[in-house]
Amino acid sequence: MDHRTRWTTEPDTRGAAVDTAPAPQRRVARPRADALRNRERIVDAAREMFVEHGADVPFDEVARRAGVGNATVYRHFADRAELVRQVVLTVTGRVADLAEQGITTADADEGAAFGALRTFVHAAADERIGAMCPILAPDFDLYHPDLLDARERLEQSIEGLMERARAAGQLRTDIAVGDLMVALSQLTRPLPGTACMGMDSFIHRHLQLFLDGLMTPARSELPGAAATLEDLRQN
Amino acid sequence: MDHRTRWTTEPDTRGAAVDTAPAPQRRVARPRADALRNRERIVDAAREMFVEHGADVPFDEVARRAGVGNATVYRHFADRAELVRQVVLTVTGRVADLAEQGITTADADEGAAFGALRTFVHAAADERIGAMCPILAPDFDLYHPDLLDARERLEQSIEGLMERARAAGQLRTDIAVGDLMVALSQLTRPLPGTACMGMDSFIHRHLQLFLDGLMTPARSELPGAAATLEDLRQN
Amino acid sequence: MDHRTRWTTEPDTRGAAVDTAPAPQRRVARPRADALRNRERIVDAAREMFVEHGADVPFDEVARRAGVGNATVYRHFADRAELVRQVVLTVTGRVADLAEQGITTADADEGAAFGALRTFVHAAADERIGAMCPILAPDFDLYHPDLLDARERLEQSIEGLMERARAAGQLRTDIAVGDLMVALSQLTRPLPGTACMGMDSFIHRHLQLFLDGLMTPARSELPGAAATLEDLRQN
Amino acid sequence: MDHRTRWTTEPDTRGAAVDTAPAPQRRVARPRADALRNRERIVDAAREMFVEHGADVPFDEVARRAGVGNATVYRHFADRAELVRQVVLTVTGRVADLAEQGITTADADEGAAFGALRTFVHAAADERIGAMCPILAPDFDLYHPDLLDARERLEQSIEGLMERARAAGQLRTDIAVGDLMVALSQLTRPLPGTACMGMDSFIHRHLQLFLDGLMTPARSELPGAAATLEDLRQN
DNA sequence: AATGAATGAGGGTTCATTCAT
DNA sequence: AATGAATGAACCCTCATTCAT
Repeated sequence: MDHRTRWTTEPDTRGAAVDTAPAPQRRVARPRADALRNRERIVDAAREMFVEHGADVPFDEVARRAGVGNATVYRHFADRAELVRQVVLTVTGRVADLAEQGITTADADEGAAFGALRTFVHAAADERIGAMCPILAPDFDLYHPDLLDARERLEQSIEGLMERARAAGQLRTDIAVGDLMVALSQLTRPLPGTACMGMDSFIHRHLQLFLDGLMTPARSELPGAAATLEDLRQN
Repeated sequence: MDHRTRWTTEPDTRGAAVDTAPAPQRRVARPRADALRNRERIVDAAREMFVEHGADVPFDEVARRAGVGNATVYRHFADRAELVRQVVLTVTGRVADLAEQGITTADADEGAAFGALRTFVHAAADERIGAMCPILAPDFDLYHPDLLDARERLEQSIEGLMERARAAGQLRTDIAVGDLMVALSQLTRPLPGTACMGMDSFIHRHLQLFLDGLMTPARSELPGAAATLEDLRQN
Repeated sequence: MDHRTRWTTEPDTRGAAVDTAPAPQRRVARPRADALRNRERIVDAAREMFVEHGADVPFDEVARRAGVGNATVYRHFADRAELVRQVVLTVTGRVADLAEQGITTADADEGAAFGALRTFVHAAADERIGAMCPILAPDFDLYHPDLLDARERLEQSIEGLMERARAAGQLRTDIAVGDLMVALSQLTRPLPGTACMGMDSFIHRHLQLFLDGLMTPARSELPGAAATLEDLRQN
Repeated sequence: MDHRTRWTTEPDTRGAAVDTAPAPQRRVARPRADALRNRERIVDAAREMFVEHGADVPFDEVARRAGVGNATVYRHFADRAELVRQVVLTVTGRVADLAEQGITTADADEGAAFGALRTFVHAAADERIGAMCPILAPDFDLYHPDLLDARERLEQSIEGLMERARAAGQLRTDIAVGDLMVALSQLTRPLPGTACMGMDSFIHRHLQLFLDGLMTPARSELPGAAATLEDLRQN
């Protein structure tokens, strides 16, 4: 007995037949402009707050920050999981964009492959990749349909970027995309208090050090095995 | 990875060895043996739970795990801050022990200095250094009197260990003790869900990579400036 | 058991048959055809849902079932009370129709008087008399002007039907119309969960037993006093 | 990660070993007197309110009426289902007592069998059998272990009582225990508003009429089939 | 000293109602 | 006239903290 209407999941096309606009090719009901704006503001607010306070910020706070009532958040996102998913989706897309740009750079100049990887990592940190931290939580549905494509694209692009660097002989061969993503997530994870955002510069220092450790020649033997993101969730 | 072994070295229990016979010459009230035992069990339980679930676990849960009533926790620790402080104090002492052991090793063989640093980092991770994560929170009183000595000792010992490696020409010179501690905290921080504790092996992979990045020769230039722990809190 | 058959007898739709051509001679604003249709659909939906889920179904749910937006419900009915009143009005009319049919039958054959009462009771149950349950709530305005006529007619007709049976010596004389209506309401009241609608057959069993108890000769002495519907509300 | 301790479901026997009382035969921790008192007050309050307002009264109201804080209700009853179950359990027990008393009466004098049934029905109504209405809701676990015995006893005793009346030739043979219980529930169901409690006398009138319908000789043929309570839940 | 119980405040979620398109 | 969106109040439930035994 779900009585909420969310245009994203089940667009209500009831009134679509009376659409008087001269563009009859559109089938789906067009959401209102202000609703769209609100939706975006909520996701944006949530993303910022995830980075600062982690994924379990009070919903009311997100609403306040987005400048809407609390119930509006629920109109757009059935539950916390859905909001988290949208935030992750957004960030995933942006980061994938960055990785693809890196691939372009690497393809243009093989010698720049590892440099492109570096650039990507730092840019991803700036792009709030830390807001993706909920994907590590055990109750996050990593295989949700809405996420599959974006995640696939992200993994492909990062893998591609790493492959370029590996092919150029610049990236050690005993690490996989999962290693990079987890370490990146961990090192950029939101700190408990907003006051510490001054750590941004720290984060980049440590990312830089970690990247140095990824270069060839490998300076140590790694324990465990290289892994993809899925491996993490096999429990 | 047994963390219950060095119970007796805790500062709180100093003097506990005295028997229970009436000793009227001492002024301070002698705590009952079972009270002391309870106190230890509470700190122990809290430390484990901080690692697994973060610092905001329900107090009742800590009490249950410690096998005491909830009110007993409040009898021993006025508030959450005090319990957190005690946990941090305990872990700080243990990790400082590890660092001092490393110094001994390094002093015995200069060529082993960086190796001693490696050993220390991995051992600290096993020693639940992740339970120290609350020190990153803005409402944690880093300068509390009870903590000063232990923190001083920890910083001194890590600094000493790094200095040995630096002197041996094995550790890059553009990083300071704060860098190591923050990155170590971040990379070993508790994951939101206990289910993911299978990541332990991952953690060691990434620590290893990070350590590789610390070696000489430096493979990149670091942004920002080397910093101590205090720097983090200057906001 | 089709309850959509007698739509056209509803008071609200009187005059709806007039065409849509401009008819300036009438003073009252002529409601648009689609508005009327919506109004009917809302009342219809609400009636069904009252029977299934009780009178406190979410308004949005009623709107959805009626195929209109939620605000449209408020356009037609200022508040929940008004919607409830319309539903009761509708059902009252239908049940009164049934009672009058019963009177006709009874008048044709005195011996069939009690049988006509039986038929009426079962038909009323099928006619969703359960949707009238809100009249038992203390905040229902039993004396609302819109309701007076219909209620009068209903009471008159049931009273008439009972009088026939009483005159035929088939109905015990110590019960009044209020007894019948309340027991009928109670025995057919909606069950908390829609899943139990399979009880329909049960309802008829129990109505039948109750009717048996109404026959002469009376098999017991009744406590309290025979009462009309108003008596119930005297508190 | 259930962190509540409820003595009913999992009595905490942790401290039982230090029981210094001279009655070592008790194993389970004895609940505090005031806690027991509160528990009873909550159940009592809930029972009254179920009768008056149905099973979905605000928990805070129940707490207020019981004179305790809202969280205390949750300490004693994990969720609403558990509170409802306890209320049902209590009422079931009382009503079963009544039925067994009726059996005794009937056994003493066969001619009094139906009279005993009458007495039982009216007494059950006074005993707030209406508070059992939640058992009709589809989300009520009719087969919960805590309930099985009581329900068995109730059904057995009512069946026994009916059997006596049937054997005495006073009760029609085409009805079963389910018929009686459902009709009894329906006719005594809580009315939406407390104001209507003046209906008590009405309820007894209608029960009386219904009972009259149960007597031999049967005055009509019943539709459907006699059924037990379980039949209702087969959907 | 230790405990179980009680409490009130706060976050999550739903829903009747109002607003803007 | 009709609609989708927004809102705040109410309820549910949890948990840090205090109280009584």
